[in-house]
Amino acid sequence: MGPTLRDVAARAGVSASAVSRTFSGGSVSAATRAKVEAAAGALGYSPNALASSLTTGRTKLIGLISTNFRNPLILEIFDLATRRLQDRGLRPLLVNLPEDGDPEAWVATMRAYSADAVIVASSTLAPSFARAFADAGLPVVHAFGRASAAPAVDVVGIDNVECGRMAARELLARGYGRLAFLGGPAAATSTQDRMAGFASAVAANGGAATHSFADAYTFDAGRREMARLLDAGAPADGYFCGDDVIAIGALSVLRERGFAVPDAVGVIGLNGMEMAGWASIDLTTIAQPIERIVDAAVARVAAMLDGTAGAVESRLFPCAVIERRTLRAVR
Amino acid sequence: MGPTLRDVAARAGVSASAVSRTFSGGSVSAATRAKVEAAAGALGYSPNALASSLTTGRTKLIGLISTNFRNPLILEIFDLATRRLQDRGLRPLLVNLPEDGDPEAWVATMRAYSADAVIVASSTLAPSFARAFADAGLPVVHAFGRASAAPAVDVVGIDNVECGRMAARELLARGYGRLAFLGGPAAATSTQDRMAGFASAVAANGGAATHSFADAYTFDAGRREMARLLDAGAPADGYFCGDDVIAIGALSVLRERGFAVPDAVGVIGLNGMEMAGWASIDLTTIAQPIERIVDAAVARVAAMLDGTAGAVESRLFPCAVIERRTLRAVR
DNA sequence: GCGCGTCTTGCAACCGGTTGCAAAGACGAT
DNA sequence: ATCGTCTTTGCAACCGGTTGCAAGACGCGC
Repeated sequence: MGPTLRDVAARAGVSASAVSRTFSGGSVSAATRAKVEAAAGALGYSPNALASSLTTGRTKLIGLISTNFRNPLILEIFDLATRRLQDRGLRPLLVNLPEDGDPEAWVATMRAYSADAVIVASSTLAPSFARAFADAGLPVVHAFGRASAAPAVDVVGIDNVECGRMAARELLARGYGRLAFLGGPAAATSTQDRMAGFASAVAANGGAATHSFADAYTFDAGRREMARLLDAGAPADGYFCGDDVIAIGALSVLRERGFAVPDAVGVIGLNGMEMAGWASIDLTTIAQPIERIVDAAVARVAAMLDGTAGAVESRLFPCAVIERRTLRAVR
Repeated sequence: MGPTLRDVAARAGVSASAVSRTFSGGSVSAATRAKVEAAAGALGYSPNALASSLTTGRTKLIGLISTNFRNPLILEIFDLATRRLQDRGLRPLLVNLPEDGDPEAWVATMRAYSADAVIVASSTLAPSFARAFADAGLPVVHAFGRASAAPAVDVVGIDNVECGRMAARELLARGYGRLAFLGGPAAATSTQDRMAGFASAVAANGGAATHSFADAYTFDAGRREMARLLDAGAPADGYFCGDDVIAIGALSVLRERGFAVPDAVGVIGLNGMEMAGWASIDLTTIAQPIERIVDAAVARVAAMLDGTAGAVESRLFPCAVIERRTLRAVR
C-alpha cells in the first residue's frame, strides 16, 4: 500500500538496513539519519509494525478479553485499560467473549495475531480460562479474577470472600436481621466467593442467610429476581447484592412496592460504579479500587514484556464501603 | 514461538505450499489435506495471520476509534460492534482517542498495523477527523457522525438537526413555553446540529430558545450546568438535553430543588440509553436506533473489504420519542 | 605515516506465510 | 498405447522489515 522501507532507502541513497536502524533505534550517523528522515517525510513512509513483528517476535498487540459488555462497570475498565496501554505504546485487541466462551478458539486467535500478552478482565470467568492462555505460552493477567493459594496465572483483583464478609458486617451492625444474598449469575466465581464470605460471616454471628441469583448483570435481572423473592413471601430485611446494577434493579422494585429503604429494608451493593452515586439512586455499596486494579494489571503485563516480572502472583486490593442512603445508621 | 508452516510440511511429508493451501482454502487433494491436518493437529499448529497479511495485504484488523469512554451509550455500541465484527472474523483494534485527538498519529498507527478499515464511532468528532483516514487510503466509516450533502467519507447515523426539531415539537405540544437547550460540549458536531434544529423549530413557532452547554457527557456535568442555570435565575420550563446522561444529571438538580417534573418543568433527553428507563429516572427521550446504526456501519465496512461497497454515502436512520415521565401529557 | 580501536554501513539471510508458474500426475476418450 | 485436459504439487520469489557479520571509514596516539 504505502511506500516501503526499500523505497525510502532508494530515495535516500542508503541501504535498507540504514533505514531500518533509523526507525528502530539502531546506531546510525547523524548524516544518514537526516537523509533517511527527509526521504521518509517526502514519501509519507510509516513502518509496518506487523512486518517487523515477524523478526522481532513483538507486536505490541495486547488481547483485552471480557464478558459482561452490558455492565457499565466494564466501561470504566476499558477506559482505564486502553489509556494505560496506549501510554505504553501497546494496542488493545478487543474480544467480546460469547457466553459459551470456549477458551481454545480465543487462544488460537491470540496466537494467530501474535498478541504479546492477554488481559482477561472478568470477575465471572473461572481461573481455568486464563490458564488456557498461559498453557499456550501467552503471558496473561487475569484482572478481577479469583485468587488462588497456588496461582497458575497472575491475578489482580479483590478479595471477594472478604467483600462478602464486609457486607454481612455492615448489615448486621445496622440491625438488619433477616439477611439475603442476591447475587449475579451463579456460575461466576465472584458470585460464589461473595456468597461464601457473606454466609460465613452471617453464620459466625449465629444467623443464616438465604441466597438467590439474578441471571445477568442487568437492571432488569435484578428487578426480576427481587420481584420473585417478594412474591415468594417471607422476604428478608437486609440484602447484599453481588453487583451494583443488580442492586439498583432490586432497589427499584422495593421502592415501587412501598418498602421503606433504608428503614424497613436495607440494600448494599458491590462495585462502586459511578451510577450508584447518582442522586435518585444513592446506593450504599462496597467499592472496588478499579483504577488501582487496572493500573496494576497493565503494569504487570508491561513487566512481563520487559522480562522484569517475577513469579506468578495474586495481588488483591482492599475494598471500602461507600455510605449512601440505602442502609440505615449503625445502631 | 509455535510450530511454523514448514514444521508441519516436514512432518506431513509435503511442501510448504501444500500446507499453506490447506489452511487458506486453496485446491488440495483429500489425501494431502488429511496428512496436513494430522500433522498440524499433532504439532498444535495455528497459522500466523500477521505473516500471511504481508502477502495478502489483509489483516482483518479493524480500527475501532472512539471518544467518550465515559458515556454508557458507548458501551452498548462496543458490545454490538465487537459482536458483529467477530461474527465476520474481523478483529477490533480499540482506540481511546485522547481529547486533543490529532488524527495524524492515529492514521499512522492504523497504517502501522495495516488495519483493513477503520470505524470511527463518535458523535462529537468533526468530519475532517474521519476524512484523514480516507485521505491516507484507509477505508473508513464514521458511525454517529455528521452527514453532509457532499460526503467525503461514509457516515451512518442520525439526523441530529431533525432530532432537535423533534425535541422542540414535543416540548411545544405539551405547552412548555420557555424553552432551553442544554447540550453537551459545544465543540461536538452533534451538539451544534441538535441545537440548530431545536432553535429553528422554536423560532418557526414564533419563540426563542436559550442555550448552554455541559462540559462533558457526564452526570456531574449535567448537574453543574443545570445548577448554574437555576442560580442564574429566569429558568426555562422546558429543557432539551443533548444527551441522556446530561439530562439525568440535570433532572437530579431539578428534583432536588423541588421543581415539579413534569408538571412545572419538562425535560427531554436524547440517545435512549438503557439507564434512561430505570425506574427512578424515567426519562422521556429521543432514542437512536443504535443497533441499526452499528449493524449498518459494520456491514458497510465488510462491503468495503469485499469491494462491493458503492459510492460514499450518508445513511441516516430515524429516531423516535420514548415517552416516560419527564414530560407532561400533550394538551 | 602507521597501527589500532570504535563506529557506521551494506550484504545477505531470515522471520512465516503466499502465489505464479511449470512440471508431474490422474483420468477419460479414442 | 497415445493424446489432451484438468488437477495437484513443489519450486522459488516475494511480502516488509530485522540482524549477524565483515568490510570500510574514521579518529587518535605515537
